[in-house]
Amino acid sequence: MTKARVTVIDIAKAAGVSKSTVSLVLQGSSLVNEGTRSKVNAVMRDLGYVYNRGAANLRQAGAKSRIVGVVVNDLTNSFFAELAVGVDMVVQSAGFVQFLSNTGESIDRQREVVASMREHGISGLIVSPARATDAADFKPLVAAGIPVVVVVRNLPGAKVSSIVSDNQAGMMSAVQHLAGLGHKRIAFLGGFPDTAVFDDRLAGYRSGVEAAGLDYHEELVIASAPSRAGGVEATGKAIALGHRPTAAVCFNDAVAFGVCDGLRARRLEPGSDFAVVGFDDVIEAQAAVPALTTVSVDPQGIGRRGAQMLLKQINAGKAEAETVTTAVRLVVRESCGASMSIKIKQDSA
Amino acid sequence: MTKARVTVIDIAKAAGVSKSTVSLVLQGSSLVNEGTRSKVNAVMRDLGYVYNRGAANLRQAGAKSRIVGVVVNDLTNSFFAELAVGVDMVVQSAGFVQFLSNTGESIDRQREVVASMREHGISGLIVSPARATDAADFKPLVAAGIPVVVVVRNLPGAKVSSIVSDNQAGMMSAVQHLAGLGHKRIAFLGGFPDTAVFDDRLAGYRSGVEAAGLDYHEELVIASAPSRAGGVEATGKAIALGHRPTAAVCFNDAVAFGVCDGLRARRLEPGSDFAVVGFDDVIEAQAAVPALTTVSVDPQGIGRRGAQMLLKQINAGKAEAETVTTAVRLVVRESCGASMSIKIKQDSA
DNA sequence: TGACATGATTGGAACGTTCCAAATATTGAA
DNA sequence: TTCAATATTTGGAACGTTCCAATCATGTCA
Repeated sequence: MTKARVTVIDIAKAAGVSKSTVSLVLQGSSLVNEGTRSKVNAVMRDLGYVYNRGAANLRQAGAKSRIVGVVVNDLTNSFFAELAVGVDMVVQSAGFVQFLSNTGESIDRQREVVASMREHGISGLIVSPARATDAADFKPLVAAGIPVVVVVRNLPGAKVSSIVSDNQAGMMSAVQHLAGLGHKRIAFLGGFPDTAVFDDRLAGYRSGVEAAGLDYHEELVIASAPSRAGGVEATGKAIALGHRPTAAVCFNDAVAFGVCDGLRARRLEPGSDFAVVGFDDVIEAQAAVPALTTVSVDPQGIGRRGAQMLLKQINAGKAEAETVTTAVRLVVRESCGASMSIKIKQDSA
Repeated sequence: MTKARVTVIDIAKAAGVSKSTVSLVLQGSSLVNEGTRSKVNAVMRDLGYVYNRGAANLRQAGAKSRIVGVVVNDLTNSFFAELAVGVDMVVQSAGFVQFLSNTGESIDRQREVVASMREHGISGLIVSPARATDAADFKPLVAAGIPVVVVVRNLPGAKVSSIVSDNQAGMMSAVQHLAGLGHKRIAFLGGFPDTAVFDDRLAGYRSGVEAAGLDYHEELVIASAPSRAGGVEATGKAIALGHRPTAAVCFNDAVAFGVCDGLRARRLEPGSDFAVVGFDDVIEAQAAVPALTTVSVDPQGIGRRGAQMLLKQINAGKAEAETVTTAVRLVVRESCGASMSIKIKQDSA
C-alpha cells in the first residue's frame, strides 16, 4: 500500500518542527520542550513510524548497534539452548537483540557466521567455540574494538574474557562423594583428551582420588566421544578390565546416560550394581531413570553472566580480558546409589 | 590501533579506481574487468576491509537486509530448540543471519522483540506465537511487506503463511494403534482447551475413537497444563474415574512423562499396567524408561521448511499466504505396551 | 575515416539518521 | 527597556554504501 516508509522528515513536516527536533525526542533528550515532545510522539504514533536503526547506526560511526552475536557449538544440546536463553534474557531487557547461530562444531561455519555478524555490525560477541578453534580466530574482532566473551570452553592464549565452570572442583567433589560411599575403584569415563575441558576435569578427578587416599590408576581413565554412544563404548572397556571399577565419574551427562545403557546391556543396574555420576545437569538428568547424580553447572546462569559481562564491556567501551570460573555443585540423585535407602523409605510413607 | 574503519573509498584510493568500481566488484558484477576485480580484491584483503551491510541496506531502501527474525515461545523446550536449528541451517546457507528471541509465552515480550527486530530491518519473520497472541499483531508487518511465517501454532484469521503438523491425523493414528492392542477405554489427557492445537488433537482423538468403533465419552478427556506437572494431575483424575481407562493419548510428550510419573506414584507401571502415548517425539522420548511411544513431528524439519518458505517469499517480493500441514508418524516404542514381548525376546538373544 | 556499438569506469545524488555550530525564543534582572 | 543568560530549535554536513546517467576507451563495420 503505502510504498514509501515514513521517515523522521515526514514526522517533522507533520508536526511542524525540524528533523533535528524529532531526532532529539527520539533519543529522549532533555533539551526538548515537553509540549513539542508529546506532539511529536503523537504524530509518530499516527503515522506508524518505525525507527531505522541501520541509518542511526551508520551515523554513529560503528558504535552502538545494539546487537550482540551469540554462537554456540551445538544448539540441539539442551545445555546450550539453556545458555542461549540466559543470554537472551539479559540482552533483551537491556534493549539489545541477539544474533544466534549454531555451528554444529564446524569451524568453517563458525568462521562464516562470525564474519557475517561482523558485517552486520554486532557490538559484542558471546561464543562457545567449536572444537579445535584457533585462539587467533577472534583476534581481528578484538582489534576492531569488539568485545568477545568466550563461554563454557576456554581458549587458552586468546586475549578475551571467558566464563567457564569450575570443572576441577566439580569433578573432585564427585569423586569424593563416591569414595565416601565406600567405592575404591572409580573410573573416569568419556571425553576427548585434546580439549581444555577434558584436562580440567581429569585433573579434578585425580585430585579427588588422591584426596580420598586412593591410588591413581591410569587404566581407569578411558576416553571416548563425549556422547551417549561414547559412553556405552567406554563402559565396555571398563567392564573388561581385570580389576573392575565399581563406580564411574563421567565426562558429561550424555556419556553418563550412555554408561547406564551399557551397564543395562550387561545386566548391571546403574545405581545399585554400579554407581555413575555425570557432569552438567542437563534437563533430562532429573527425569531419567534412575535420576542422574551429576554436577550441576547452571548453563542459564552462565549465559546470563556472560551477557552481563559483555554488556559491561560494551558500555565501558574498553574490553579488558577478565576471566571468571563459576561455582558448581554436586546434586545427589539416584544413579550413584547414595539415596537408595532413603528413596525406598519415602515411597512406603 | 587503526581507529578509523576502512571503507570502500579507502579501497578505491589504494587500488587506483573509483568507489563505484569497488562497489561493483563487491556485488560481483560482470561489468568489471577481470584484472581490476582481482586487484581490488587483493587490496581489500590487505587492508582488512569489512563490508558495512548497514550502509548498503540503507541505500537499498529497506529491501534486502539478509536478516530473518525468529521468535519462539519456549526455547528451553528442546522441541523449539530443534526448530531453531532447522531454521538456522537453511537461513545460514542462504547467506542470511537470524535474530533469535525467546518470549517464554509472554505476549509483551513478543511484542517488544518483534518491534525491535523490525527496527533492525528484518526481511522476514518466523514465529511460533506465544499463547493468546492476537492474530492482528502481525498485521503491520505484512502491511509493510515483510513476509511472516507462523509455525507450530496457527493463528486463525491472520493472513500469513503457516506450517503446522497434522495434529488430527497424528492423534487419530495413536488412538487406532491403542485400540488395535485391545484397549476399549482410552483417555485424552492434558492441554489447555482454548488453543487451536488442542482442538485439532482432540478432534483427531474423537475420529480415532469412532473409527475404531468405540464410543466417545466426555469424561475421558481431561484437560490440564501441557506440562509434566499437568500430566500427573490429569492422571489422578483419570484413575479416580468410576470406570477406569486402561490407556491414554497425551496432549504432548511433557504431559506423557507426567502421566508416567503419576502412574508410578500409584504403583502402576506405564507400558505394562497402563498404556501411554505422547505427541511431539522430543529428544528425551526415546531415552526415557520406558521409551515413549509418541507421534513424531520432526521440529527440525518444520524449521527447515518454514525457513525455505520464508526465503521464497522474501525473494519473490510478494508474500501470498500459503499454509501447509506436515505429515507426522507414530513411532511405537515401549510405553504403549506393544513391544513388550518383542523386547524381551531381543534381550535374551 | 567516421559512426556506432560495446566494454569499463566514474562522479554525484540519494538512503535515514545524528551531530555540530549557530540561530532563535524566552526569561530574569538591572 | 535592554542585556545577558538560559531554554529550545534548526539547517547543513557527515556516515558508507548503491544507483543512475554520463564519460571514456576500445574495437567493428561500412
